[in-house]
Amino acid sequence: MAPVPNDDAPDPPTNGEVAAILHEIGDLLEVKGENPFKTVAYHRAADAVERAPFDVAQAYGAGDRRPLAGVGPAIGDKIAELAATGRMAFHERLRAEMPATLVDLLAIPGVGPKTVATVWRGLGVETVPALREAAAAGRLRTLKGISAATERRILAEIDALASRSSRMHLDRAQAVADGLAARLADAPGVVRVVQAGSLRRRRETVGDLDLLVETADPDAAVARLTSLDGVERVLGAGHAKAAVVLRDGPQVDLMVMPPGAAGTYLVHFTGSAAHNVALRGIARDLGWSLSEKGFLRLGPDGEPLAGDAAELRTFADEAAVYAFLGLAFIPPELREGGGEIEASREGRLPSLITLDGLRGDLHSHSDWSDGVHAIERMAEAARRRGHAYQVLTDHTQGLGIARGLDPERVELQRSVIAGLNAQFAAEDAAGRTPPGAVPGFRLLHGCELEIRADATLDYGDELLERFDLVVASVHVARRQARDELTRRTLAAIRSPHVDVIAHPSGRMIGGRPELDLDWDAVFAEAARTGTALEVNGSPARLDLAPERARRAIEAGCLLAVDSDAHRVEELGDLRWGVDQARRAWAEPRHVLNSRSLGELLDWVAAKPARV
DNA sequence: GCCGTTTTCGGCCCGACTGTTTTCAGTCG
Repeated sequence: MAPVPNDDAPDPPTNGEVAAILHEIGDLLEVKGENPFKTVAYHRAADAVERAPFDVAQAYGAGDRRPLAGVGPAIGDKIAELAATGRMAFHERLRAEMPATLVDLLAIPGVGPKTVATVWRGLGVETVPALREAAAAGRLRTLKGISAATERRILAEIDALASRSSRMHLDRAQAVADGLAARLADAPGVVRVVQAGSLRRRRETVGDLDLLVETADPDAAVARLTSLDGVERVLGAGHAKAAVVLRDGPQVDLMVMPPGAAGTYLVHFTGSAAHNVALRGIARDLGWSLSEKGFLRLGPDGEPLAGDAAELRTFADEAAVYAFLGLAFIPPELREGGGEIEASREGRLPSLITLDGLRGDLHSHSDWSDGVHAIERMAEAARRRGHAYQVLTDHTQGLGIARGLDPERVELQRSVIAGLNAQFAAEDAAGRTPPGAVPGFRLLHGCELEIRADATLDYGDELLERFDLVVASVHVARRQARDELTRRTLAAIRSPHVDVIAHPSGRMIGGRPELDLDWDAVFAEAARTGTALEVNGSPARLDLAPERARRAIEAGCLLAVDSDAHRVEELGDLRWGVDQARRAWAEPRHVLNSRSLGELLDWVAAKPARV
């Protein structure tokens, strides 16, 4: 998986690798019974590193201690040590004290650090298979605090773990949640069903689904969920919440909200944890304890007032909750503990891009290359979505596997597009603009230009110049060293005819890793030349990732939010791209295709002068 | 171990559910 080092210096660990080590330290400290706040600090630092928009080990190893919330001097030193020596003494010491495989046991639902410590100290169990064996042999029940019933449950959870599906892509999570919400909506007493959790924050992948039901009849809502067809087993069911596991699917958590008091429930169950913790801190400073149920007035002892003196404040909606805390409403996509609370307090929240704010789509394919549908169908479908323009960007000749177009077919395609645009104009003039479409729709002629392994481009300047818009991307020779990959991407950015870099990192979620690029260099050059960087809306790509896209915006780059549709149905993938752009704090002014057709074409025409 | 619109020291979010229990600990979100 990791690229082969091209000299004797080891590659610095990636953010993912550093995060994995920090998480393991946090887990081991938990099992060890260390101060819980310390263990949380390691997990928080791990999350911060994982989401960092730069390579943390590389920077820290080089003495560049860029601030990262949650990573202080002690953990910062350990990361620098890891980068410099390839080792982290503290980590190795912990691994010497207890087997690292103990952390695997924490993945078993219902098994926490205390249980892990109990089975390890009591039975010498170090691995999941050993735990399974001990449970099957009836040895767990000999331990204090573990009954025969618990032993059976642990055994069942271990067996279920093997078939547990991993995190879902956003589009699948949305489809499953929509289905469940519809089936809960007509349970007796239900006012509304809200999809919360990471799905509402539009995270790129979703593990569990969180459904909030505002209802006067909690038991009916819980009963409806637990009895739904498709529920494999019920993990728990009370009067306020329930949890089930779906067959071939995720865990679903349902929470009940009392009518008229949903505000704090929505905030609490939308998260993230970091966001909620920060809000509770603010509430505490104001003299209130915040939970999903509402705000409880604190007494002089710092505890909520009880009995007759108790005072509970609830709110019908989230905006009122934020206002009570002295904050402007924070869109769910921003609730990640990434500076949104400070921005809200200071009135600096962005006016996020919306799907309606896009005037067109700069990246799509037809059956001329690797798409499924004909140009005519793709164009008509894009037109009926109400777009002002759609750019057809079939692959270029070098990408043989996608049947890339040679120059001759490009000329042919240009005439087909001209014919379609003439037809659209004639329909508009005759007052026969189809439903959903706006008059003046233009199908633009572009290409998805292959950036070759040797950093040359797949078409010459004289051909490139004749396209309305060019998106360029890397598909081949992905495993080159960082210098090579960066040089190729920069070469495309510096071309007078390349307008957008498509899926710049090349990642596939749960599949291919990111290209190893010098992102600071890419962002700087894209900003200088006014070359847009794509947020690709294909649910398996979502590339740039939001953290990188946010960093690109901060570096002065323009984004493009595209569908990369290969069939008419995928034109709607634009929505997932918008979600990620919002998570990147993107406003309309940061997004190229929020511009009108005329503005877009002017911007393209000005590229040669910018390089 | 981190961090500062009371703090560079002393805090660090909160409640539901479950199970093994006679009043609470562990886990989870």
